[in-house]
Amino acid sequence: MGLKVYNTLSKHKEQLLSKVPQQMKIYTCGPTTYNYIHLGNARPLVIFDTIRRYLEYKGYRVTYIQNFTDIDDKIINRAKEENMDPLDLADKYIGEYFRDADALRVKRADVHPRASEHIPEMLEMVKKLYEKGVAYEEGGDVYFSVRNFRGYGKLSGRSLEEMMAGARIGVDERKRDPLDFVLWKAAKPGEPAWESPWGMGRPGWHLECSAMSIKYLGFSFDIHGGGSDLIFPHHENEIAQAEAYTGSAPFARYWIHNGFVTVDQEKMSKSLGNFFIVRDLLQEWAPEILRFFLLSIHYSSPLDYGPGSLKSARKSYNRLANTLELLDSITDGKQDAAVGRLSKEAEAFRDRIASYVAKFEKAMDDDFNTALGLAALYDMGREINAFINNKDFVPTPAVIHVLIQVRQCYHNLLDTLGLLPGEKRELGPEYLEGIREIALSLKDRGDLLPPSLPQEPQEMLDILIKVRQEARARKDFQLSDQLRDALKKEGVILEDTPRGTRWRLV
RNA sequence: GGGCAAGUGGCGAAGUGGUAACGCAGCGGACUGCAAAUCCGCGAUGCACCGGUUCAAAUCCGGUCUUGCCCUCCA
Repeated sequence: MGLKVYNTLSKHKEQLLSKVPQQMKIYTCGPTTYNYIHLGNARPLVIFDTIRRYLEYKGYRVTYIQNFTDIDDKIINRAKEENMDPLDLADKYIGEYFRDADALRVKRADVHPRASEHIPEMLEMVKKLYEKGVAYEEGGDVYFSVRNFRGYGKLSGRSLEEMMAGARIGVDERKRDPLDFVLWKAAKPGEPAWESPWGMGRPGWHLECSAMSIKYLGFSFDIHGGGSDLIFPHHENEIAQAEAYTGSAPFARYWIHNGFVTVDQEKMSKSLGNFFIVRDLLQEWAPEILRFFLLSIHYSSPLDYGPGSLKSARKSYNRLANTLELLDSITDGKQDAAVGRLSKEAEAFRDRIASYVAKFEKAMDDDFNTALGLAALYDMGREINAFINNKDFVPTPAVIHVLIQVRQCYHNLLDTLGLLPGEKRELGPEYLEGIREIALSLKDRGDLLPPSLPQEPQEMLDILIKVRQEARARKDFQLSDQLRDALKKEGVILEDTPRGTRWRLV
């Protein structure tokens, strides 16, 4: 037993052992905040949030840090277009980021450090690297010299020679080697800038993650995560800076990288224009469904987004949610009194549930295999549905006792994946008119309706459901079917269960 | 050109040596007044292709083809 994880640094699946027992220190690269996030940006958020939740489930005390890049060319350019201060623009989109991330049930990090608030820490690193002779200055810019850092390329699995050979043309002439990267950039007019020994300027992109992760987690923390497009050069450079700075290794002990979201097999990205904004998707799809979709395959595989994928995800997810609803309907308001003996069947049921919990944990222990973990939940759900819907089901106190425990457990596993159903979608005011029309069509059917109709869509619907119940009791199936069909056209689906009629929105 | 992944039923996707999970879609049945939900059953004689190792391979080795990502800002 024990956790295993694929470590990009070693290119192997390894035992995941935290530096300090029962504590896990995690850093992930957060977004550059100049725009709304798209589905591809959302994937690492949800994945690393799930990893964090699972580690907490396993009893780890997790310290989770995720940065915001709020100094960057893209932000500066965008700010110019909108005639805004770059830092204000970044601040605005950090707010928008939280709206989407919160909706997707991504728990807030312990600290969300911003580059702009850690200039002194970064300058401190640049100075030390400069003193050590690993960095050099050229016209106000400071570069990191990759030749002076042994081990450059160890994360991305390339030798310096290979990379030099493949280096693109158009190399900046101020660099001594094409792969050298900027630590500190001389300021251009109108850009945010800070004082430094080399004049006014701003930090290079890679520097912030090294400086901030070390500040909040200490050198040699447990897990560093991000999208696999960050392996080179971003993470490679983070390692180079941090390890040259401290003169020790490793900067981070395990590197975890997620695969991309693709559209028609092509990477979803802003430059290709094939991206879907999370905010837009949330107009049509419940956040749990987006999250479910993102967790439906292993984190390291590419995830293809197509027209049918969220529809299928919704069906699958509803299956899981239905089981929880069923459990709730049986256990809600029931006293948990462990009295009476359990039947053989109920005992066997309880044991099978336990075996599926073990299956879930085994799946998640093995490199956070959420796809396999979900399969365990389906198995568990089928077991629960069958047990409760069985003709011979009798909710004795002893059975209720077991079901309360099972509910707790099932609930807990869904929560570990961040997949608890949200509040039932409300019947918005936009439904009132349609439902009212249906009610009014019954005017000539005698005393089916109360004298005055309510103005609340929910109350309106309740009346129709009651009318239909009465019709069914009289075996007036023509009317009851007519009502159900009419409501379906308005987007309200009715389902008759042994415990009454329930409704849901399409 | 170099580096890294991947190719499994109609679709999505697990499975890294012992004979193909799971979900969606489909079909048959049970339940239901009918639906829905739910349950049961059916579906790859085969895991890109060729060759090899082995008592045994989707799983290991070699080769071929195809696809994606990285080598430039990018989750």
